[in-house]
Amino acid sequence: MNEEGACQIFHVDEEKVLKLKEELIGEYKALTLSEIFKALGDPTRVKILYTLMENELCVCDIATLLEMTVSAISHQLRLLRNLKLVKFRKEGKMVYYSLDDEHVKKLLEMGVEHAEE
Amino acid sequence: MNEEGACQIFHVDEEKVLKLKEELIGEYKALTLSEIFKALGDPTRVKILYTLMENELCVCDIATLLEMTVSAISHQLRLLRNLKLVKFRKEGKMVYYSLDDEHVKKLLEMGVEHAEE
DNA sequence: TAAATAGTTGAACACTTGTTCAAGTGTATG
DNA sequence: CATACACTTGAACAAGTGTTCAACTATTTA
Repeated sequence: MNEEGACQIFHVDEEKVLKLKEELIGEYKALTLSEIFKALGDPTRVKILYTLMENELCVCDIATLLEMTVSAISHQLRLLRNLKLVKFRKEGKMVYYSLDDEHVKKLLEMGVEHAEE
Repeated sequence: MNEEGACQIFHVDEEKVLKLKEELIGEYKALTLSEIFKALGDPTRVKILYTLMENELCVCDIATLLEMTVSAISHQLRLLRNLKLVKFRKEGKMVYYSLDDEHVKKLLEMGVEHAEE
């Protein structure tokens, strides 16, 4: 009697199973959450966001600072934009980027905390 | 007069350049930080960590709950272990996993906050 | 001691991702 | 109007990732 190939000890505790199944994170929520973290899960994007923590910068400025091509930075900024991690403002030819909200900043700071322990 | 192919407006403001270059996040720090976020940047791992937020569970329990193979879960747990996001405790044949510290929990909660806004 | 159980591991595979390159916007300048 | 500039975009490609499968270890049970 062992459905799903589950371990035996587990199925003895039916109450535990039901409780955990209910508390389980939904498929969509898990996906949304992972997409946000995935966006922070690349060195280039971490550098971009870190640079934008205290300053509003144009694409070219970021590219120069990180010693990367404008194209590469632009691609990454689009990804960050789509996830509402950064916002932008146009001024003539220039496009100025900045962090979209305080959550991003806090997430980065919290990541540093974990890394430094 | 335009080194590195940088935009023209930028190089006018020398003070700004120097200040930002100094504040720039280091290569190693950016990599470490991105590795932590990358670990959280996968739906399966988000589900695993979410499940472990309130409970200590064995590999088989997690696999059953998430309806995935024990092998797949074990592979992901190793990754999370290496990054000190989860810890484990052996008890006979069983291996019980739990979150390694409060930072992980806070990171997840903060991610949810951003996702829900 | 043999079989069953819980978990780990390495190789293989399809799939995803980050950068580059070339071509394309749109705005300002001569 | 033509050129230069700031930036965006799509295609292409190498490098990386997540799951499966089969083989493995270690502990318990018959």
